[in-house]
This record gives sequence, structure tokens and C-alpha cells, in this order.
Amino acid sequence: MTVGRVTIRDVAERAGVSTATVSRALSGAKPVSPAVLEQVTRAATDLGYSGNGIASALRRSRTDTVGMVVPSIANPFFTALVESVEHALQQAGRQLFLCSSRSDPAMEALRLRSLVARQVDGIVISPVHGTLSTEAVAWAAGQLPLVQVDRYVSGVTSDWVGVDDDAALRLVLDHLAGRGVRSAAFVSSTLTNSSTELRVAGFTAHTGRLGIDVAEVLLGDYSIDWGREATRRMLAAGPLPDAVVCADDLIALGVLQACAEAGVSVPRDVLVTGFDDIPYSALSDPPLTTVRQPQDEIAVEAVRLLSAALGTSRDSPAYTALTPSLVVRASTGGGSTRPR
Amino acid sequence: MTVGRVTIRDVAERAGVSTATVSRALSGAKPVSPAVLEQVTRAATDLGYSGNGIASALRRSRTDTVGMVVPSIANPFFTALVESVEHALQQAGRQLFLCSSRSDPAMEALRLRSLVARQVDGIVISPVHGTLSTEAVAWAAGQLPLVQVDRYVSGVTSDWVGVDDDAALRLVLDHLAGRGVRSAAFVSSTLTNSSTELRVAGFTAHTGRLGIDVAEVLLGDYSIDWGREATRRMLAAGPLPDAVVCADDLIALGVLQACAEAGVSVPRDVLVTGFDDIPYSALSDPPLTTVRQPQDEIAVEAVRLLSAALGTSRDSPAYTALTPSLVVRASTGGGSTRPR
DNA sequence: GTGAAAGCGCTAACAA
DNA sequence: TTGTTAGCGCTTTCAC
Repeated sequence: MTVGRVTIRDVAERAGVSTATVSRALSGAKPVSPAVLEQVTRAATDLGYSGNGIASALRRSRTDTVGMVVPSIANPFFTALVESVEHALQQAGRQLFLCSSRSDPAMEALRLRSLVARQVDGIVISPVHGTLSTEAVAWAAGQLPLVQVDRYVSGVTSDWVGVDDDAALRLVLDHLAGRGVRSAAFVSSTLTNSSTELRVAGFTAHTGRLGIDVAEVLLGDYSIDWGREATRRMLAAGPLPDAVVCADDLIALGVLQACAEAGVSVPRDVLVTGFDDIPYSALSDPPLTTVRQPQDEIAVEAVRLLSAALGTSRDSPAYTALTPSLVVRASTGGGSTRPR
Repeated sequence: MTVGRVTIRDVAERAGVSTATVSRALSGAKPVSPAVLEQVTRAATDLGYSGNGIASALRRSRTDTVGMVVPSIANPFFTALVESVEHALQQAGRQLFLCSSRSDPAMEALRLRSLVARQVDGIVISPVHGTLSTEAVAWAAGQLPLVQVDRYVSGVTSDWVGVDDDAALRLVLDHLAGRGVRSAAFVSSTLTNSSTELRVAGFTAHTGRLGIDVAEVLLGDYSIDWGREATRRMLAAGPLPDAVVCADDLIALGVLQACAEAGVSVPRDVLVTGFDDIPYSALSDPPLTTVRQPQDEIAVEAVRLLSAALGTSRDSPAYTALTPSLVVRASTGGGSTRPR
């Protein structure tokens, strides 16, 4: 039911003061005499006054709201990141306006335009695409403070916070080498964003360093379906390598499922690793060895950078790569150092 | 970098017309001569004009934005629902402002106040608590159109869309009875919201009808951890019943994990069922028999009801319970009707 | 089809 | 400490 909205004037009249005083009393921005404060508070609650954030935002030209754009909210990695960011913002008295770009650069551009039009104070974004996202992200970064997380597009002057992908692949491949792996395939998304590129590069570099044979590099998208599909293709083409390294946990879960369907035993016949450590990676059959991202730290750092940017005009951009860790589970033979 | 914002006046000056004309040209609300349209469009793009949604919202007193409040965005059921709602809204030219209440009524009240202050056009909410959420939800429903989804609080005059929980439990228990189950436990969240209550009631009613012995009803929260914990308690207390019925998939995944740890075989020693059909329920060990919610339909109907409410002042509230379906997987012995 | 002008609800100078 | 006043940027009558 839409009731005729009660405005600050109604409260002012009832309290017998000016609207300015009501504003000051309710916001607590300027001192107000105790008696008046009492009057105003009474009047406001009596009338059920709840303020008009739009009018306030227009006048103050700030909304105390930060926009966040992620490629997907169905991916548990991003939902965890979103929760962390929301939590960090709350400490700073800000709200989060969340948008999903559905891995579509056009949708992403739309979301960015809309966030800028809505005058959010800043933006946290994990861009969809390494190049197709550039224009929109660069434009938005020119309008207001913007921090990229997890992924970044090149050619945009903005802060970035994410994980050290090279270090992550080093952890994974050192671990696999220790398990006696001599050949490995990499299942990833298409090379359309920075972290994917860095992971593929890391895979190539560290297999090279360790003398592990690169059986195959399959590029699709970050989904369970793609992991399943990629595995079917590999199985159709011949025997699997010693290990299948995946660029995220969803892909790895799909790989595990396809292996189970095909009667391929993990870890006996093949070792499988994921990336992100989403909650479900501990529950699969077998549980998944994976790279844990410090998403809480990523979120805190992103919010810190944004808050800093809200004050100053422009510092030189900060690129912060946080250190990942390896979670060893049964999909690579578990915690014991049993040789294969 | 915050550039001095370009306003409608800048565009008007450059195009040599009035601000009114610019507004009409850009919004397409009123007809404008082709020549002027061209001029204005040029000027706008030249200057990189992007409009001020706040000012527009204040003037038009509508934001074309709908707020959504869910208990958790970590729960895949809610993220799927959110994606569906977002998609449905997009068709209607509206945006979604998403908030998580983190299963906390106080946080929920905060979010609702904030959404109302931000003048969203309407609200879609899945309330945290059957009684503790009432005040805030009722207040918000008094301010603007509001639709409850999945769960509802009693005592609030608003539309509701969800699933028929009684029918769902009938599906589950008929299936289990067909598998020869004579005793069953129910693992759920505490009875603090409508759908939980209805699921427990459905469990009680249909076990009674089928002559299935109710071994235990354990109440905690909707999480993997609680499912694991509840199972450990049952195992500590004695042998498990023939089946463990869970109020959602997260709980069921926890139950499966605890069974695996304890060396209890599913489905040989015990049958397990979930609720929601989240993506990971097909990937667990064993894959989970579960109730599929028609979340796309729920979302579409919720948005339809909201759109209707935006026009009219008040219809009598609609309670829409959609029909669920059963997805049979290995955790209850799979699709075959192999008797136990 | 276009312009002038009023004003959405609020807050920040500036006076008093 | 409080009131008066002037807008924030936009849309929308109301004239022309």
C-alpha cells in the first residue's frame, strides 16, 4: 500500500521547528538542543517518517553506496567474494548495490552505465573480458573511483586486488610432481580475461620447469558442464594424462563427474585439481584438491583502496596480488605422501 | 578519477536548445524534431553525458528499481532465485538492488529501511523469521508494493509465491515408502519460518499417513555443517533409521558427508533426500534425490505480482503455491524400483 | 515542437 | 543553537 509519503516538512511542522533543524537533529551532523532533539524525534516516529534518500543523495551528491559487478552470482567463488565485500563495506557504513553481468560484456557495460547514473560512490568490478570489457570499465573508472578484483582488464588505470596466479599454479604443479605426475592436461576457460591467461601461463611455465609433459590445454568456460564435456573429449581421444589441472572448481567438479561416469577412478587412474576452494569442493567424490583464495583479504583490501580513492583525487594505481594456499584432498591422493 | 560531471544544461547549451528539449529528446518521452534530436544526441555523446539518475528519480518519484532481500546469497537456492528474478525484471526494464539479511532479523530490518529510503519501486523478500521479521516486513509493505517469496511471515498483508511444501513432502515420502522405508528422521532448520514449519508439518502428516515411524526430528539451520552435526548426533545415539529426510540440499550434503566419514553406506544402509535441487546435489557422493523447486516460475510470478501492484493501489493478496517435482538419484537407490 | 519556470525533498551556506 | 534561503539536476506542466 503506497501511503502519501511523509516529508521533512511534515516533521518540522509537527515539531514546531524548521526543516533545517529537523535535518540536523535526525542526521546528527550539527549540534541541536536536547529539547528540540526530543521534539523532532517524537514527531518523526509519530509520523513514521523515514526520509528520502534520493533527495538527500541529490543534495549531498553522494549515496554512501558502492556498486559491485561480477560475471556471475551462481559461481560460489563470486558469492563468497560478494559477501566479504558487503561485510567490509558495512564496517565503513556503506551499502552494496550488486549487479551480475552474466559473463556478457554488453550487459556489463549496461550495468556500469546504470551504476554511474545512480551516482554510486565507487565501483568494485571483476570484469568479464580482457579486451571487450576495456571500454566500459575505462569509462566508468574515469567517472568515479573503481577497483578491479580477481580479474582485470589491461589499459585501464585503476587499482587491482587478486591472487598470485603464478604462485598458485606453482603450488599445484609442485604438489603433483611430488605425487609422481609426468603428464598433465589443463582445462580452463577461453583466454579472455587476465586471471585465465595468468593461470594458463603459470601452468605452462611450471610444467616446463618440472619437466611435466603438457598433454592438452582445453579452453571453454567456468562451468561444471564444460569440465564434463572436456573430459569426455579427452577420453574419446585416448587415455588420460597422469593429472588434469583445472582453472576453477566448477570445471574440476565436472571433470570428476565425467570420470565417474566413464569408470575412471580418481585418484587411482588420474589426479584432478581445482581452483578457488568453494564449499562444494570438499563434498565431491572424491573431495577435491584445490587452491584456496584469500577472498576475505581480497575484499578488505578492495574496500580499503576504494575508501582511499573516495578521499583523494588519484594515486598511482595499486596492483595487489595476495598469496594463495593449497588444500590437499583425496582427488590427488590425500594428505599422505604415498608415492604412486 | 572524478571528472566534473556534465549535466543536462551543458548538453542544452552545446546543442543550442533548452534543457527541457534535451530531456525530451534523450528520454524519447515526447516527440522532438529530427534535426534537434540529431543535435542533442551529438552534443550528449561529445560531452560524454550520462545523466543523473538520482535527480531524475527525485523528480519522477520512481527509480525503476526493485529491491530484493534474501537470507543468504551463499545458498545456491537463493542465488538461483535471484538470477531468475533479475532476469524477469530486466524484461520489464527494471533493475534489481540485492541485499542479504544474513539470516538476521535486525539486519533485515536495516535493509528494508534502506530500500524504502532509497525509494525503490517495490520489494521482493524472503523473510528470515516467522515472527521476528513481521514488524519490519509489515512496515515496508505499508510503504510500497511488496511480494514475499519462498517464505512468508504471517500477519502481513502481501502477496506470496512459493512452493507447495506439503505436496513436496508427499512426493518424498511416497517415494521412500515405495523403497520399503519403515522409519525416517527429519533434519531441518529451527521452526522459525513458514516453509520450515510447513515442511515439518508435511513430514509428520505423510509419515503418519504411510505408517512410517518417525525416528527423530532435528532442528538446526540450513547449512552443510548442521547436516553433518545432526548425523553425528544420530549415529552417537544408535543406529540410523531407514531414511533421513532433509529440509534442504545443504543439510543433505552434510548428512552424506557425515555418513561417508562414519562408514555408513548410502543408499545401502540409509536413504537420504534433500530439497531445492541445487546444482551440487547431482555431484555429491552419492548423487542426491531431491525436490526440485520451480524457481523460474516463482520469480516470474513474483515479478508479475509486483508489476501489477505498482499500478493499482491494492488487490486482495495472492497466495500462490507452485507444484514441485521429485528428482530421483542414487541416494535413494536411483531410478530403478529395486526393492530393498 | 519548443521554451520558461516551477519544484521533487533535502542539506549547506549564511545570517541572526 | 536555530531559521532563511538557495539550490542539487532533472522532468513536466503551461504557455507559445
